[in-house]
Amino acid sequence: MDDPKISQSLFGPRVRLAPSPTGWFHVGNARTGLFNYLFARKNGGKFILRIEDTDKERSEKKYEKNILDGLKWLGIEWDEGPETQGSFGPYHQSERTEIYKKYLEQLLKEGKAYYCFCTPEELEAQKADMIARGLPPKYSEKCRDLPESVIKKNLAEKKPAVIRIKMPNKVIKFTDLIRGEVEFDLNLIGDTVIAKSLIEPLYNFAVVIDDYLMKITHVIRGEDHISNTPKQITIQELLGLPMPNYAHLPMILGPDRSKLSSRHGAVSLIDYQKKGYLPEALVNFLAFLGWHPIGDREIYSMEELIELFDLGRVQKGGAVFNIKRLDWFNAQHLKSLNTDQLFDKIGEYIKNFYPDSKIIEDNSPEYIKKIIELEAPRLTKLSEFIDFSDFFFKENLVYSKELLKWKSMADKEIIVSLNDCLNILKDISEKDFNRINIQIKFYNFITESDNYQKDKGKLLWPMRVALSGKKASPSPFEIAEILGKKKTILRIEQALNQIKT
RNA sequence: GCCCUCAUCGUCUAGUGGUUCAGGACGCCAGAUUCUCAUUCUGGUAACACCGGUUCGAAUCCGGUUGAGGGCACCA
Repeated sequence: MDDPKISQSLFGPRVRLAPSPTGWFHVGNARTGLFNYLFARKNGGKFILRIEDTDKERSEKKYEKNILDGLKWLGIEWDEGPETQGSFGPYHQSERTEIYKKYLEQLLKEGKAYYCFCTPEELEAQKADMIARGLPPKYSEKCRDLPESVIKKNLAEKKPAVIRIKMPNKVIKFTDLIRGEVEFDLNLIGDTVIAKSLIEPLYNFAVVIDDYLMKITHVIRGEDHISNTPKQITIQELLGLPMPNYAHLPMILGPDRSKLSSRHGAVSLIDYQKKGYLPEALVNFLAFLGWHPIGDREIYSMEELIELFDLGRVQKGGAVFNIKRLDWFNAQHLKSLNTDQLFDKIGEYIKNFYPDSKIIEDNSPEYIKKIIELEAPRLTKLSEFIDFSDFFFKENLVYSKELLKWKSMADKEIIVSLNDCLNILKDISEKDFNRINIQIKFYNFITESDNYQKDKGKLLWPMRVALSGKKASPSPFEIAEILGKKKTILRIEQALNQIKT
């Protein structure tokens, strides 16, 4: 058995993320993973990814892939785990049953654990009774001291059995790196089931063995695990294993302040990718959910977060997941991208989620980049690019003619206005057809007209709608430049036709 | 019911006994720029759950109350 102090100096802190593939990898797990990762990187340690799939019924491969994909997408890399080489594998608990079996047998042999033959119905009735009497629900310890002969006989008869540990009567104390001293009275817990059989260990048992064998020094997990900690410490004590450091992160809550779950809407990380969020924005946002560095700055890259991360500054109370704030983080990270970077991101996004779209194939990169440049300040999510800029890629726009009307303009006025636009535009040469020139020509025209001078909207609104088909868009001059003279004129003529019919 | 944990603006948070009638950010509202939307800029809104105690002095320390969350599996 290695001295834990030696292993620590050899490896630095070793943290582990131990998700179970029983559901989609959601933001709560992602944040736990992120904090583990930040802590390990900050302190020069190792980050181990272990798949907790002791429950064969509920664990599925597709969920496991979802976990791996989500982590990769966020840029969280594990030093050891699935898909990597390492000396502490296998990294699936389902492949470690032989290892657990050894420890289970040891506990049984030493009389620290025992077979229990009580039926689930029996247990259920006991529990209900204890709650009714205002007592903490606790196993009766009926099978604790069964004679050897009875155990042998029951086992031989293949009577259903589970393995329980003998919980000592004492108070377990441990120091949580975030919360400080935490105490639990084991009297209230009772003899916990640690395995369904020698080859079917349960979570609380398996993690203890794994944390030990993988030389884990820091266990950073959600607060929902805090009440599992005394059970795990007891198992460590029974086996004579060292205790790692524990840190329990505050919960991520939904708007109703209950634990974030699927009923709060999108929870899978991949859903956020689909919605057009940037991984770096999600990382930034998640890092700030329950943690805050010194100072007022809010936008950070992963590298900077690693540099700044400090478990001591983790919040104790739960944090509500606020999508508006995520949107802001996303917009900020989007703004830090230049046009080429945005072009790549948008291209990739369309390829992934709109495989039928031909926008990228059918247009030159230069054309798309011009549009991106124009729409960039309006973008909160990548997905919005498609909605905002569709009119650049369509031959014919569909909009109601009512939209062409600025305030209370009559149809006649709109026709006059659009014809004025046409005349100005036709006067500009192909070569000079850029936003600056167009704007100068229009503003000159407006200065000469009392009607338009009073309200520029009478001239510019119908034009902009004719070009975009939208009530909200970039300025008509900018659109005109990108569309080019021919298309610009065509669209205004189309608007005229529409209003006349 | 029992156990554990937590408690500053609507939300994320700064604050570890005095320089804070509490700072930043999101949101919201108003204004400037503007044909629209967005960006940008300026301003505003809004909090120490409550009650006691310790102290010259408390958001900060202690006790209680209340509230919230989590756990109480042959799930993880």
